[in-house]
Amino acid sequence: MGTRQGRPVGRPRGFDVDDALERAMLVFWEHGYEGASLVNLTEAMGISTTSMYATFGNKEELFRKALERYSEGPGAYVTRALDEPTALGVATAILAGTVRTTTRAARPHGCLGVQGALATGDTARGARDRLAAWRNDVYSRVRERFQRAVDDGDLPADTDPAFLARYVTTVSAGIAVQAASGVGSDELQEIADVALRHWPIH
Amino acid sequence: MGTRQGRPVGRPRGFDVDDALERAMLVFWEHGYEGASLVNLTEAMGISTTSMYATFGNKEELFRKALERYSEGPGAYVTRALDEPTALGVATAILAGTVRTTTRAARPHGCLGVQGALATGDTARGARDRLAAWRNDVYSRVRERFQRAVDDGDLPADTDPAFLARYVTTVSAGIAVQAASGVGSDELQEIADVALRHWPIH
DNA sequence: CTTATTTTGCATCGATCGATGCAGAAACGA
DNA sequence: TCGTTTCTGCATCGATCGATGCAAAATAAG
Repeated sequence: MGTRQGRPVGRPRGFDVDDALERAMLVFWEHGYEGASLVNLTEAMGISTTSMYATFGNKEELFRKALERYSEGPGAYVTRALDEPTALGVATAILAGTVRTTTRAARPHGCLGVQGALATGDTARGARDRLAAWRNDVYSRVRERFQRAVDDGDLPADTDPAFLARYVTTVSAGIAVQAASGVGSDELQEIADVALRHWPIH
Repeated sequence: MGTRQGRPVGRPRGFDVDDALERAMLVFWEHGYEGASLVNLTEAMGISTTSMYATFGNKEELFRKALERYSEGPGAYVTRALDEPTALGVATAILAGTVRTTTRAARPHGCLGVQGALATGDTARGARDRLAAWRNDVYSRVRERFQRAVDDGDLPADTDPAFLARYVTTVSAGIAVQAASGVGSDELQEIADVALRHWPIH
């Protein structure tokens, strides 16, 4: 092979792509897709619009990549939660993760997957649909995990995994809205606790 | 007194203010504050921008009045629910009202109070803060109603009315998000049912 | 009929929106 | 050094944003 790996041809980038994407994610998280202007984004990213378009494509693509980064960063608690040994552990971890992630002092309050683009104009339809699909993906993964718990006998045989997953994601979304409104983590963790007190819900 | 009541001086309006406000409310409900442009709004209202500004002030004032109308129309279930004789009746009516209002086929899905302006840019900060205050007002009224239930012996003396109100409004907000994502009323009503199955929550 | 008052239609404002064209700068291999 | 490739800085694009100025139109009062 030979000259694989190593600096690519051409002028090297003057900024770190991951850093810039992280900052863009924070802007989308705080202001939503429509509320985040290119000026907001590029100033936070520390780059020009030219560099942004050359690197990320356009605003919607930037949002898509920022959402990916959110899933792998602040939203990674979802995937980790699915590895909990019991269905109750999964539900508990998801709600605790939601509370923690939506109320961190140093981060925007709320959940990017909820407040990023809930109701939008026509130009933001792509971002809105993408976010709805993102939420549905979380729901589906939780549902499949609960189905496995039923199959394994961890949950009673008459449990409806879809309903249980809808319940958990609904409480999670509610917590995210409350966090966006400024409600604190202690109060929201109590909500999470009581929502699972009579688990398995049926 | 004499000539009170009767047509006001000047050229009469060529449109019905209530009709126009209703239509504006529907546009804000569907697209959110930022996603609803003046063109969207005035076309739906059937009037010119000149008439809109002369009658309602500006976009933010129009939103304020549309939110008022929402409270007295689709959102009136909250006030009605507070008149239920028991705390459980109040909670049940609020969640059932949320499900019904956020999933009507002929109306935008979701809740204007949630998706109208959850995360916004700087120019929509007024609308966002107003909506947060609106949600907080609902919470406060439910909390006061539950406090009364404690005082009356309808709820156990050791019940925390604030916590109970936060629980109900959190589930309500979660339902609103799910409805905005397209989840149907039957499934959401089941969520509402199970959320209150072990009432009073503690 | 005249005057006062209010609304409407039309044109348009400056600002901001997302997005590009282009030339120069900075790296590469030959 | 040269040619190639890629990225950056600057200027700017057309479209849309929310918002107004102004004169004609439509009513009531005198």
